[in-house]
Order: sequence, then structure tokens, then C-alpha cells
Amino acid sequence: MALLDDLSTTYDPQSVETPIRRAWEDGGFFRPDPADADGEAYTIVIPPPNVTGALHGGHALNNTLQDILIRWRRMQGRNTLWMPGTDHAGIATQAVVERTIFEKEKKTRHDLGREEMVKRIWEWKEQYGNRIIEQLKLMGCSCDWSRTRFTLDETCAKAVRHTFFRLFRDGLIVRGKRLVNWDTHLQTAVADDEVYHETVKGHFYHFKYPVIDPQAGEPEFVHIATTRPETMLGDTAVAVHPDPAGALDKLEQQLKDELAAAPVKERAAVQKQLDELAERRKTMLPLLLKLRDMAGDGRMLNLPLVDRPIPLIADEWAKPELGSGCVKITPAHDANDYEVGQRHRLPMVNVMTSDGRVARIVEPDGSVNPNSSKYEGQKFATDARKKVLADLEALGLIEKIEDRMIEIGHSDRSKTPIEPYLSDQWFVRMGDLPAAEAAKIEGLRGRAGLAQLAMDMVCQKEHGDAAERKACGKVHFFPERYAKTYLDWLGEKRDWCISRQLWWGHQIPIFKVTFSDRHTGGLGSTSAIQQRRDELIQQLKDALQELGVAANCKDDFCIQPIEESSACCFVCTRSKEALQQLRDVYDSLGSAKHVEPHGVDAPVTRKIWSDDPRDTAFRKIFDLVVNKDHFVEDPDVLDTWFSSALWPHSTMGWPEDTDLMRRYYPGSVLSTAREIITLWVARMVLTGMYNIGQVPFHDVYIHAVIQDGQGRPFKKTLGNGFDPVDIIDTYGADALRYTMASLATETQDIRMPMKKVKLDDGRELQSSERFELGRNFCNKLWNAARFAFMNLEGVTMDKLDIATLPVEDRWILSRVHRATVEVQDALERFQFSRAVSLARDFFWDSLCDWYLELAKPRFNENRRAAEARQVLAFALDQSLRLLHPFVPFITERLWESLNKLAPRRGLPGIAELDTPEALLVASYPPAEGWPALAAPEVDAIFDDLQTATRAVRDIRQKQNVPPKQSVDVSIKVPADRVASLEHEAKVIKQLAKVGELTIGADVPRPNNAATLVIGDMQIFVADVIDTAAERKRLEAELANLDKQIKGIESKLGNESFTARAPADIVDRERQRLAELQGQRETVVSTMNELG
RNA sequence: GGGCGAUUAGCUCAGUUGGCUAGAGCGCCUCGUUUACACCGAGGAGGUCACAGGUUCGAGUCCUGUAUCGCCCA
Repeated sequence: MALLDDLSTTYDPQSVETPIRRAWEDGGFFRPDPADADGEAYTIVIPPPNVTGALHGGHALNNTLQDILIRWRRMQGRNTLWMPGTDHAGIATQAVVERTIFEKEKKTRHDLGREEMVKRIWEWKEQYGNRIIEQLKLMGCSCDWSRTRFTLDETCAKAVRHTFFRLFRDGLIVRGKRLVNWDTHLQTAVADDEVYHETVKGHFYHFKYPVIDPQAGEPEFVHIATTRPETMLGDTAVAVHPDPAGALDKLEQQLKDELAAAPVKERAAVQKQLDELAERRKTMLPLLLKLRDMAGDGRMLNLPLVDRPIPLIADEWAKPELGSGCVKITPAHDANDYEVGQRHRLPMVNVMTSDGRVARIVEPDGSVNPNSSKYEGQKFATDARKKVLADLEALGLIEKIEDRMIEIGHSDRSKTPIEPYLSDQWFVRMGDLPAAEAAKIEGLRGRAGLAQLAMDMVCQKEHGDAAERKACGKVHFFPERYAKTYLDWLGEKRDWCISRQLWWGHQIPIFKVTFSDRHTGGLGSTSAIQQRRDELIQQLKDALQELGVAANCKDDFCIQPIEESSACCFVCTRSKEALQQLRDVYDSLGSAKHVEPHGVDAPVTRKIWSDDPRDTAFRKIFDLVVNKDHFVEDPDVLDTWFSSALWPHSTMGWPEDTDLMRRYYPGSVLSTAREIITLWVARMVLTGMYNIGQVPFHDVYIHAVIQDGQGRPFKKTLGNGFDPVDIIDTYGADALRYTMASLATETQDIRMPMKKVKLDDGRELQSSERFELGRNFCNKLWNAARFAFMNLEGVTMDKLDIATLPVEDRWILSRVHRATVEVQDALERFQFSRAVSLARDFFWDSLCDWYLELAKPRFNENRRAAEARQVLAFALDQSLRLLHPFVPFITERLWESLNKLAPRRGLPGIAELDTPEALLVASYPPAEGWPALAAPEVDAIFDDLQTATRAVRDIRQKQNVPPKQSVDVSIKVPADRVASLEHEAKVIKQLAKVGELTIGADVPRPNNAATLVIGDMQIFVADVIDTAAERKRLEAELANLDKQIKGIESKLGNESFTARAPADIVDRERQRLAELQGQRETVVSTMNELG
């Protein structure tokens, strides 16, 4: 049999995977045709992996699951698109490349310059981007590689520009001063999720600030405490609680409630807190009330060192139960103080530079603070702190210093401490807008704001299947509980800071334009300035309109005035062309130093301009702004999540009306990790609705997080993760996938004990024994197929009369039907683990362990062999189809051989099959299975056969009957099952090595027989020698039976059970009792006979 | 501090609306190389379902609390 020479006795993934992969790609199977009208669309967009590094175990899991869905749906005949790509991952990538360059060349990004730095990051991206795609391919992912996208490529950039422009035009993107998490090392704002907290040893410093002109009876000092003394340079108030007595009352009540509910052992601790509170009320309250009154009276304090008069204010942020009850307020350097500052309209004094040093301090009135020079340029949290403390000490203003554990935020990117920092940033407004404003914005689709828009798109109803969910038009979470995560986060409606002070990303398409003094100078009143500005903006608008017409980018400019400035506005561009025009304007403008020294600016140009419309427009703009410094492109880039948010439609070419958008949007499923439900999923829904008016996907599947054996998530720093390619090298891609799928339960976390493995070539890698699960399965599949192939030669395709087939044929066909239905039911519900184990059980337990064993003699003895061949070919065919989404390589390879040996297969008139060259486009077994093959009555008979077989095997083993020795067996079953069992007796004879087999409703127990009672069957194995062993076994069984009988008897004796439990349950218990009593009788009589 | 989840066999996990003796894989023990497979086959042992209450005729499953662990958000 020449064909089999190719198939080794163990499956060798390496030799199989590469040619299969090539055949798939050459065949163009992964690339759907949007013009193909056949088949409903099925779309998944890949969560684009970061180009920061290579893929790890979590990606292996997620992408395996996506490929399972994709391959299943493709085989179902859906027009299937899996859109692949990678993410530029802004700060993460830039930080990694910066670090690498610094390590190798000792150069910072500033040494290289923006252009060179960006070039280097692109090089990095090429390397890792390609590596990621390569990894996915090795895993067998059937993505449409021809459409691979990158979040920074032109297709995506276009969507970014259009979205930004729309949001800007709608007033949903605004510039604002906000407190951000500032990375002083990378000199950029970082998102909340890029900050991790560490608890370190620190101090709690107690100061006092002098009161200016205290009235009689008022204290001369106010005491405050802080962990950040250096921030006092920026204090603009001290706060005391507006109702200290009330606050203490409330707290006391809380503690009393707690005391009442507390277990005895904790009561003392609570009581102690109560005592302290009482003491505090006595000693501190009068002072706090006094201070509160002083605040109401507008008393000022003198901020030491910088001599700034600051108010004493009343605000609930001050906690009367803590410290002195007063708190210093530094709105520009603390998030809570910022809120207080907003409430009281306090000035914000920034005292830190972007690189984390003390700034030249500018007072609220615009003057430079003369006292600040001695701190200026010092490192903020270290040197300046020492200096401030020393100076306060010298003034006698330090009360005491306590040790204290404090939490410090660190940047995940640079690992340096984060500073809250007041800076100009761009924000997307997430909250609700005034109704009139919201109504004007088409993208809000009638909602009050963007967050609300995304919140309204979560479906709260139950739906049966995917079709229903699609029709519903909203988003459905699997598992359901994650909808809460999404809604809770969006419900806060916090503005989204989208600017990042980085070089790697989509540059913000905004120019800040300042009108020249020539136009704005000399105007006295605010209203005059305002009016003038509006005129200038109109002129700029006209000029840009002309420019747009001339440069073929009409309507691609949008101007918004800057609220607080009289002479500035922002210009946003929508297209590459429009942006280029503005850059050309900038390049053509003279620099400020050419400006005439005597005051009034004059336009300086370097070219002689023609009269063509573009140059005319240019000249108008020159006239308005005069020089480069007045025409500045925003240097910041957008938060990575801005482009990720558009991924489901940007990859399909939106805003163009593309065939992809029409055919494949909205997507079917998004599969991702729970940690980015908020950052990513919510924002995709938001932009999908805003841009298109449809959700980006109907279902969201959240997969579990893989952790190591100790429950720690995989982290590079821990070195506990694994590279999927290492697993593929050692176990094969299918083994990886099989294992991953079997891990995908609905739990939150999956533990995967890892261990270091040393390969023959000396390489050391992280692996896990878990993958043997997949490898073993593949090997079993391989060998079962080999066996089938040995016997399939000459297979026929006859019209079979199912009813007259041998019982094992009928049974395995029935199993094919059941497995087909069950596997797909599980997949419909994203129960990957269940799906794979159902497929496994069918294949391994049923087909291999029972059917193949029963078919062997039929092939050997040529007894009803033709039918067995045909049934086996069908069962194997169906197995390969069912298993293909999970283990695509091996099934594809076996399909090839099956096609050669049995090019036509199936059950004429019952199950007609297509047999295309490639399995991945063969049709999946129908979702409703093959109802004509379902045979519950056969299942029941086979169940009896299995029970009897196992019982005989059990006895043989227990009685140490040599494997080759046959035994005589009698089986006693209820009369109605005697005939069918007798008819199939050879099954038991064959599988349990039975000589004489007697079956009847009333067969006697033979001499020296071992007895097993299972349900209503009694199995006797004759001539067993070891009576002692038998007696022991029977005694154990008797004890077990007695225990159960007792349990059921007491249950049935309980009147409330028989009265209240459903009748069928009670009946079942009665039957069960009768059965157990029957079994008991048999055991007892057997024991008596044993003597 | 708020939210979510987990705790079931030595390990990793299933266990649908409460209802037969709580299951699987790995590991372990016994037996076995009958020409598909030892990455295999047959059989077996192994569980107070974290703990304490409650609801119910009946709880691994529902409720309350406790403990331990993890994640997310402040």
C-alpha cells in the first residue's frame, strides 16, 4: 500500500505543517471576495497586537479561538473575512526603541531628532510586525493576509483624520488645561492604565502657615500636613471642612453602626477609634470651628518661602478627623486639589517644568515670583524638597516629621515616578451635552453624549442564536457579566485625553494660528478685540476656502476660535492634501527674526509669487499671521487607542464607500481580553456609532487570562510566559491549538504550570506539559486514520439500508449525528472547551475505542466488510470536518489521503458529501446534524453492550484471568431486552474475550461465578477461582448498596418529600430503590452461594 | 475603598433551569506489546464540592457572612 509509506507511525507536525500552509496560501482560500454574493458575511477583525514585541501565550489563545470560529463559519459556507494587522502602540513602542537605542548607542531621542527617531521606530516595527504575522501564520491562522493593516498605514490614517476632523467640527474635541499623569523621563502624558502604584517608605511633614492679620482670639498659625513638601511652592489655598461638627457626627454614627455589627474580637479596635474621635471632638473641634469661621470671613494666610497670600477656604476635601483637620491646596500638582481648585476658582500655579525640575514660578497676576529663583532648576521631588524643608526649618515652621508608607505612581513605560502635571491637552468630550447642542450633532444619533451613545448599544435582553443577536443590532457580551465592566466605566463619562507628547503616532492635524499684532494691536476693549478676532477668523476662513479650491481639498479645513485667547484660533485639516498645504504655508513663511525691529511686523516671503489662486490664498494667510511663530503645527500625536478605536471600520477603508465596508461591516464577533473592555471595546462601539451609526460587532467574546502555575499573569519581567512558536517547534501547531481550545472555559483565569525545557540543540525555552494533551490527541488521530486507510482500499458507495446494518455501524452513525449537533451548539455559545472535548469524546472514546475495535475482525475475516468500509469512510470524513477548526493542519493532511483512497464517500440518499481538494473549504457537517442517522434505540442497546463488556473486563482483571484465556459468561437482563442483547452477543464476546455467552431473563448463576450487578443487569463470569477476593469485593459492594438504600429509604419515608417533590422525581427514587434492592438480593444470594 | 471572579480528586479544570452513586484529562496503582497508535489499550484507587449559617422535601448549584487568592477600577 504505497500511500501509507508516507505516513509514519507517530505524527510529525514539522513535515506536515509547512506544505499545508503553503497550499492554503497559494490557493487563496483565506481571501474572501466581497463581490461574491453567496453566503452571509462573517467578519472578525483581529485585535491588532502591539509591534512592541512578539506574540505570547495570551495571543496564542485568543487567535486560536478566532481561527476556530473563522474556519467553522467558512466551512459552513459563510463569506468569511478575518482582517489581520498590527498596532503601533504609541508610547510602548517608542519607549522600547528609545531604551534600546540608549543601551546600544547612549543616545536619547533628542540627540537623534524627530525624523531619525521615527525612522528607527519604523525599522523596529518592520522587524516585529513581520515577526507577529509570521507567528500567526505558523499557528495556522487563516487571516486574509492580502488585507493586512497597520494602525499607522495610510488606510487607517485617513480614517483617523476624518474622525478627528468630524469630532473637532462638532465641538467634541477640545483643548484644555488638565492635570495629567506626567512621565518626567519620557516627557509625555501617560494614561491612567499606564501607571502602576508602589507603596514605599516616606514621611508625613507637618508645617504651619502664618495667618495674615489674625483677629483677637484667632490663631496665628494654621497647621497642615503633607507628604509632598516641595509642592507647597504652588499652594493657592488652605482648606478646612465647612461643617466639622457634622462630619464628626456622621463618622461617629458610622463607627457606632460598625461596633454594633462587629464580631467580638474586633470590637475593641472599633471602640478605640470611637474614643479617639471623642477625644478629638474635645480638643480639636473648637479650633476647626474657629478656622471655618475665619474662612467664611475671608481670612488670608501668607505662604512661606514664596510670600504668596493665599485664602483659607471651606471645602469638604479637608477631613476633620485627620491630622490637623486642614489641608493645603495645590491645584496644579494634585488631582484632588485640582478638583478643589475648580470648585473655588482658585488660581493654578505650576511650579514644575516638563523634565521634572522647579520652574520659574509665575504668580496668578502674571509676574515672576522673585523668591522662586533659589529653587528654580532643582530636581522637584528630591533636591527641591530638601531645600524647601531646610528653609522652612530655618523659619521655624516645621512642627514634626512622621514616618509613613505612601503610594507613588510610576510610569509603566519608563519606570520612573509620575508627577501630576498641569498641561495643555486635547480631549474628547464624553459627557452629556446641552440638549440643543447634542441635537445638532448627527454622529450622536439622538443621544446626549458620546459615552451615553456607547452605553445604549449594549443589549440587555436574552437572545437565542447569532442570527437573533445580529438582528437586534446591539452588542452582546460573552460571558454576560462583562457588560457590567463596560457600562460602569462608560457611566463615569470622563473626558478622554487623546494627546500624547510623543513622536510615534498619528500627529494631531491641527495648526495653532496667532493673528499678527498688526491686526489686533491697539484695540482697547475686550468686545472690540473679540469682534476683530471674529473678522480675522472669517478672513482666514475665506483664504483657506480659496486654498482648498485651488489645491483640490475643498472643505478640508475647519477653524475653531480659542476661548481664552483674543488672537488665536485652531485650524484642523481633514486630508493629507490640506495638511500639506498648511505645511507649505509654514515653510514659505519667514521666521520671526526677520521681523522689523521697530515693532510692526511685515510679511516676509522667500519667493516671488505668481497670481495663481493657490499663491493668492497663501499671500492672504501670510498677511494674517506674518511669521512662522504664528503658524504652529501641533507637535503631539494621538493616543494609540484613538486609531485602535476605529480599527473595525478603518481597516475596511472607511470613510470611502468601499465594497469591504458594504459587505463585511458590522463585524460578527470581537474576541479579546477583559483588561481592554474599557480602553478598546467601549471606544470601538463609540466610534462605530458616531462614524457609521452601526455597532462594530454583534458579539464580544472575552477570553480568560492565562497565568502561570502560581496564578501570576504572564509578564516579561517574570519570564514566565511562553512563545507560541516554541510550542509549535516542540509539539506542533495543532497541539498548541487543541490545548488552547480545551483551556477556554468561561472562567476568568486559566492556570498553566510552566517549566523550563532544554532542547537537543541546547536552546532553553518555557514550555508546559499541558501541551502533551494536544500532541497525544493528534497522534491518536493520525494513527486512527492510518488504520482506516489500511482498510479503506476499494471502498464502495452503496445505498445502505441503515436498519439492517450491524449494531456498531448504526451506533457510530448515530454518534456522528449527536457529535455534530453538540459540537456546534457549543461553538454557537462560545464554549470552546466543551466543543473540543465533545469532538474528542466522539472521536477517541466512540470511534477509536469501540467502533474500530469492532470493525477490525470484519476487515480481517471479510465479514460485512464493504459496509464497514463505507461507514468508516463516512465517520472518518465527518471527524476530519468536525475537528478541522481545532486542528487544521493534521486534518487537512489526512483529508488529502482520504480523498485519494475514497474520493467519493457518503451515504447515498441520506448524507451526500462534497469532497473538495482542500478540507478548509469543504462543508461542515450540518448544524442540525444528520437526523436520519439518529437512533436512540440503538444507542440504548449499545449502552447495554458496553456495560456488559466493561463488567466482564472488570471481573477478569480483578480475578487475574490471563488476557488470552477466554471465560464463560451469563447475563441476566429484563425480558424485554433479552432478544436485542442476544442478537448482538458477539460484540461482548469479541471485546471481553468471552467463550460461552448465555443471556436471559432468568439465567442461573453458574458455579464459582463472580457476580457484578449494574443497574438491572447481572453479569456472571463462571469458574472464577479466587473466592476470597470475590467475597471481599461483594462485601464492599453490599456495604455500598446498603448505604444508598438507606439514603433513599429515608428520603421516601419523608412525607414532605413525597408530597412536595415533583411526581417524576419521586417515581425515579422509587424505581431506583427497587433496583438497588434487587441488586442487594443478588449480592446476598451470591455471597450465600459462596459459602 | 468600590466592583468582578475563583476556591470541586495529587495537578489543571467541567458540572446548563436546585433532583439518579459529583465527571474529564494529566498524574498514581494493576495488567497488557492481539500488525493503527506505549504520544497506546484494559481495569482500578482517589473528593466533608474552602468554611459557617440560611432558604428548600432536597444545595456543588440559590441567599448571607467569613477566610484565602486573583483581576479590574479608584
